[in-house]
Amino acid sequence: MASGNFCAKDNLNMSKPPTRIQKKNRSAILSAGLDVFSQFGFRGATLDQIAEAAGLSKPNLLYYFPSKEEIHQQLLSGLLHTWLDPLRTMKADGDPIQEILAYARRKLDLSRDYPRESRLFANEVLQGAPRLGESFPDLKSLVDEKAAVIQGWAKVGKIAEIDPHHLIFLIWAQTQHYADFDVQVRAVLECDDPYPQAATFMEHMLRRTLAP
Amino acid sequence: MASGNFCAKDNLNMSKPPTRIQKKNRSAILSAGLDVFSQFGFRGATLDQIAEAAGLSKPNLLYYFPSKEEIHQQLLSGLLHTWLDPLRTMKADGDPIQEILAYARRKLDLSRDYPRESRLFANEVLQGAPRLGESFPDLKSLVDEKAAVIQGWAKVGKIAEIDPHHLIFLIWAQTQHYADFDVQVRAVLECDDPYPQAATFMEHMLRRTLAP
DNA sequence: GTCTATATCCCGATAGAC
DNA sequence: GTCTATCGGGATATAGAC
Repeated sequence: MASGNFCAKDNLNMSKPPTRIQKKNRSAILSAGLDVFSQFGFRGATLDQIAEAAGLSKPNLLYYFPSKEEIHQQLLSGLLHTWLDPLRTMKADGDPIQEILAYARRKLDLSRDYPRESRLFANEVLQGAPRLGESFPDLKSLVDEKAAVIQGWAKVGKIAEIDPHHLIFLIWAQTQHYADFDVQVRAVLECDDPYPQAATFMEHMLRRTLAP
Repeated sequence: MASGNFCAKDNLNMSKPPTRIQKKNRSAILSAGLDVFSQFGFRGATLDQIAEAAGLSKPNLLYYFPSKEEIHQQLLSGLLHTWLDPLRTMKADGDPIQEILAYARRKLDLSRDYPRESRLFANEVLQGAPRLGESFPDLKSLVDEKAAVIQGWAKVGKIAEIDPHHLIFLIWAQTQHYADFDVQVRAVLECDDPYPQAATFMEHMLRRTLAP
């Protein structure tokens, strides 16, 4: 995650592959950008912050990426795909309850393991998704497809008759909450790792909600 | 909501009450600030945007508020209190399921009626709550108090034995999702008003989750 | 590849006329 | 109370030495 394709301006002619140091610096910049963009949003982030977090000077940073916009775009581009992967993995021919539980569990693991990515996404959507809006049709078609699968399970009595879209929203909301509102969760719980309890609670909630 | 106390610099001597035009301009600024801060976060917002949205010149805006920080602080100050009001209203001596359902319903109404406030809060927490962190102890004590009430209901078998803190997080996450991720919800549903369906779904989910 | 220096623009805030 | 004009600082990005 967060390691996009190499396409720096000095390499437009595609003459050379990236060296080890180039790879290292580019990934350091992307990681630093993820830190800063996910906390402050696009406009609130500054190249000085990103450069300092990456351990580079600002001009040197702009040697690897042509602009602030490009760093942000690079981070976003792979994000939606990764974010939807757990949903894509949900299969119509599995056991319905187990499939949905496994999906929710994968999504919660994503929040635990990639909280910065979750917050980057949250920031983007909060701002009206100006740089992600074009990807929403793809999002909708996948969600509609999986919602149809869930509705099919409901029709044949495998699970309760619930609105599949709002079930998906529920899983998104609950799992992402632990990454996006991390400071609030920790302030309330005074707990190092809320995820084990969160997983147990979510499983209870989903089993009850889905039972035929 | 969003109408704080009058305290402009020209009135430090407390000699005069605010005139009608002062009230009108101050509330226009706060509303415009809510629009802009909730979308871009503190650092991403600019006074030019706020001034234009309020229909004032920038110096004129700064006649009413001494600084950008002050506008933001004014907006935040009343927010946490309002945001926790639905939880505060939950009473230990009511019917447990009805009390929790009513709480969740009030919280969902808040998302529907005050989406900008929800996004302002989300932005603040996403950024690590730098201007709200001092209020977190109050938040924790209220949540702990109500969590104890819920746990009491569970102990005597009125509701299922669930983790009360994570139940509260679930209600926060699900209700706020519809305000904070509004553009995504609308992109997926292609629907003018998702709230009626959301309320129905949430009631189903909570009744199932809470049933003893 | 990396640096110093700088161009250019925008932001928050102020001065002062009216 | 509201405006035009502007200051000082900080932002993105570039130039050019090494």
